[in-house]
Amino acid sequence: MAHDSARAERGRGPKGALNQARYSEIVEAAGIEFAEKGYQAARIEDIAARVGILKGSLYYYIESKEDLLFEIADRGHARGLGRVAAEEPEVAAADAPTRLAAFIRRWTVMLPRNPPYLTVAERDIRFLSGERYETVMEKRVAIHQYGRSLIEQGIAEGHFDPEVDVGLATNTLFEVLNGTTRWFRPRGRLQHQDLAEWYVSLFLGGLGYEGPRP
Amino acid sequence: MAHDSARAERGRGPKGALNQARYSEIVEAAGIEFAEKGYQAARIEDIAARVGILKGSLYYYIESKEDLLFEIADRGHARGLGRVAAEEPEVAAADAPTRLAAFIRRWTVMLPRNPPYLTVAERDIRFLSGERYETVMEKRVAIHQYGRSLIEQGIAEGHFDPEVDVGLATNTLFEVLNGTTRWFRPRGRLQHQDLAEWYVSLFLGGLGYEGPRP
Amino acid sequence: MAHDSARAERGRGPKGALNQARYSEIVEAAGIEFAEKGYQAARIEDIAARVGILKGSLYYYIESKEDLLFEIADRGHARGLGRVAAEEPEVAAADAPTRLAAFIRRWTVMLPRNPPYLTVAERDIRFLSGERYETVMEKRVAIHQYGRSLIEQGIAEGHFDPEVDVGLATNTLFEVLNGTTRWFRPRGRLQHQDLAEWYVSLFLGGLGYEGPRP
Amino acid sequence: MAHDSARAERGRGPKGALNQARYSEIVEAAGIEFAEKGYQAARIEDIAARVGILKGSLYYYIESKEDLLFEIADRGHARGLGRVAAEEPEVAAADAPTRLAAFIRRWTVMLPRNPPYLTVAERDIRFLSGERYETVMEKRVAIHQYGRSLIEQGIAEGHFDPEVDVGLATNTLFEVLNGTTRWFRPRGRLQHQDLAEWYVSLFLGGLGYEGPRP
DNA sequence: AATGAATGAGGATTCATTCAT
DNA sequence: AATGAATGAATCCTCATTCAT
Repeated sequence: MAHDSARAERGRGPKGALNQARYSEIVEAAGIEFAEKGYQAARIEDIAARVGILKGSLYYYIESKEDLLFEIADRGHARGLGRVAAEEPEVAAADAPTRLAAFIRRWTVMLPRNPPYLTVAERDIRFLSGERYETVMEKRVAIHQYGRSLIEQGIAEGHFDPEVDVGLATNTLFEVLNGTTRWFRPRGRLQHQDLAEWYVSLFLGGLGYEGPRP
Repeated sequence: MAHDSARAERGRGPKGALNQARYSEIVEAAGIEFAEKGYQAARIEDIAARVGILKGSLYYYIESKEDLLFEIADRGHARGLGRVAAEEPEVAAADAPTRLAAFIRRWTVMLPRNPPYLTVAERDIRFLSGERYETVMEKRVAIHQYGRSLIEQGIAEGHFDPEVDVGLATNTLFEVLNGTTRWFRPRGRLQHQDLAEWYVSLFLGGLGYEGPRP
Repeated sequence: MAHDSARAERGRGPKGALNQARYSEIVEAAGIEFAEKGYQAARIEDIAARVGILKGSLYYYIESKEDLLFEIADRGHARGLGRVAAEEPEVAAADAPTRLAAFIRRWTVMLPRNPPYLTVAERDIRFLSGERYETVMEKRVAIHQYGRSLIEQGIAEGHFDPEVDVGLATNTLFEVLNGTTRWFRPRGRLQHQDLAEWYVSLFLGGLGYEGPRP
Repeated sequence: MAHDSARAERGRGPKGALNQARYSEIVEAAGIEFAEKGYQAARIEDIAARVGILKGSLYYYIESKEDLLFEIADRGHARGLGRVAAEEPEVAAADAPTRLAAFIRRWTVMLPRNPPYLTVAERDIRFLSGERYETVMEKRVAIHQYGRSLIEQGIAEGHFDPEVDVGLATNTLFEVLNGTTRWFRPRGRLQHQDLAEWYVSLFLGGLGYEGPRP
């Protein structure tokens, strides 16, 4: 009985309340494979092998390859939304440069913790079909919206150049932040924090902010 | 028979001295398909259909799907190198902010003329095998090298913030420039020139330049 | 361990002396699924779900999917033989038209009590392997033999048209009787009894019987 | 160009105007395999092998296994409709017994010419999805309608027993006619014509017709 | 130059079956 | 008795590639 309903929910996540740990392992493995080879080129067989099971066994946990893509893209975006929401109260009350800098730092430092998610989310999202694409895009829009609001606030405060097109700036901001995973590999003393500081300079300076770095 | 020798002659480009116009049509079609669907997901059959021939016929012009990818990626990068080299003498003699601004403008305005090339070049380049990957990467390195030299010059001149890590800045510069094709669609009064001006502000400001916009 | 010996004991029926009620539930569920989707298309998982257990658990009761098919086909035919044997003494002593009419009625009225069995038995019997196929066919032959003997008796008595090929007539008789389950669904005032009367008319009339309907 | 549109017609029949002979060979092979093993159990590979090509090559002619099922079921029913329409003018003007007898003969004699089609059409039609199922069912309904009209005419003329339920009789008629392919194999002197005569007797007699056999 | 036809190596997915717990 | 997890063989389908004409 308990199963019947669980099985019927052909929705998201592992079927029923199955071994969550194993399911997470699988999603993680898929994330790595997708990131390395791209969604299409990645083989179910390799994902399974990474977890130490056979490809057939994977289908105990998922219904299709696309399930994995969705899970990854959705988790990635959910984590992004989490970063947005993680703004501390005193920061939320601060001026736009402070808030933007804090956001850039929060976001950049999040990257190394789930590198595959964003690469995949950005590049392969279009292979999601219909409804699922929308689900992910909604989260993405919400995230963008937050970035945009910071820039608008800065312009309203007189901290940022009013000539700047807010849409262009927002898009560029996220292109830069998320594009990071495409090329940045920490090496030597250059860590994500350093990257974060550079991004802070780039955008505050680029937006015409002239005060002290927050 | 006649082909066989012609084929053997060149590992690259159209086999023998075949109809160049048709070959270009094919590469263009491939560019569009690759850009839309990604290299792996794009089908030879659809590329052929775009040109109005059958997939079998395509192999009169190419030896493998990868040929098309290489051609596109290589052309894209060659065009990029062309932009680098297109620096006018008086600009070449100017200070770094001026040269960087000019370069950003030259590059950004080039984008709409061959949209697919860069998307493909950036995203799918890793599907090139060995030698060809190197060939393309060489061009890419040369382009990056040019960008890097501008930033270094700016720092040396005291125009740019010496704290900036040149490598990070260069990578970000090209991420931003080339990432454009992933999201920017000219709409209404917002054209590539506007984008170029925003990028100029972003980088000059972001690098700490405080003079008048060149 | 305890099972292993129990299992080995019997090639057929529930393994060992297991819960018979549950076993019957399973066979019934299988009957429905096989009838609806056909033996091949039916899934062990769905059969299990119908009983409220998981597919793995089914194997506590059976050794293979074919076991279920055999059980169903065999039960169906056993029940058929039962109908044959259920001829009342006074009918057995009567003339062929009377006996045939009685048989048709007995058989037709049996159908609604176990609809899936015959559909499955007829259509999917060929998926039984070797020995089991023979076991079922023996029963079938015995049933056919009975039908055939009635027709032969009728011809000998001069009640049925002697021109009729007995084999054709027998086959047609059972095709008609068993084919019923493929299309007949009682609706409104039309019940299996009505069907039985029509079949009686059809065969008595079709065999050339001209006396009063028995 | 010519192809583009042909390819786009993802409808019925071979893609475009391809080698019709080969396509027919394939459909025929599929008919045999489906009839022998059932739609589900039949393997694309075996169908291909029967034609002497590899399974992959089959997909040059079809889009999916179901295409073959549809083609077979549809052809079978189309042929059936053809038999209906093949009523000669003088027969069409005759009384119901004459027309029914003629139809039974026409139909029965058609069977050996395409044995697989009907077996498959009857048994596996339910595996057709949606629209295609409807397409075939429409033809089937038209055929049944014709049979029904003959029986109704006979009752109206006073030739057939008015007590008979027309629906039951019609269904039985087609069950018998089409069920033939499930069991009848011509042997010795027993041919389809003999079968036809038996069926004529069965139904004329069974419907209560008492005149001379037409 | 182009086509029609075929190839064959994958790759995703399904599902009966097994088995330790 | 039943479960959860895994297996692995089978099967459909895709598609880059080949080649005689």
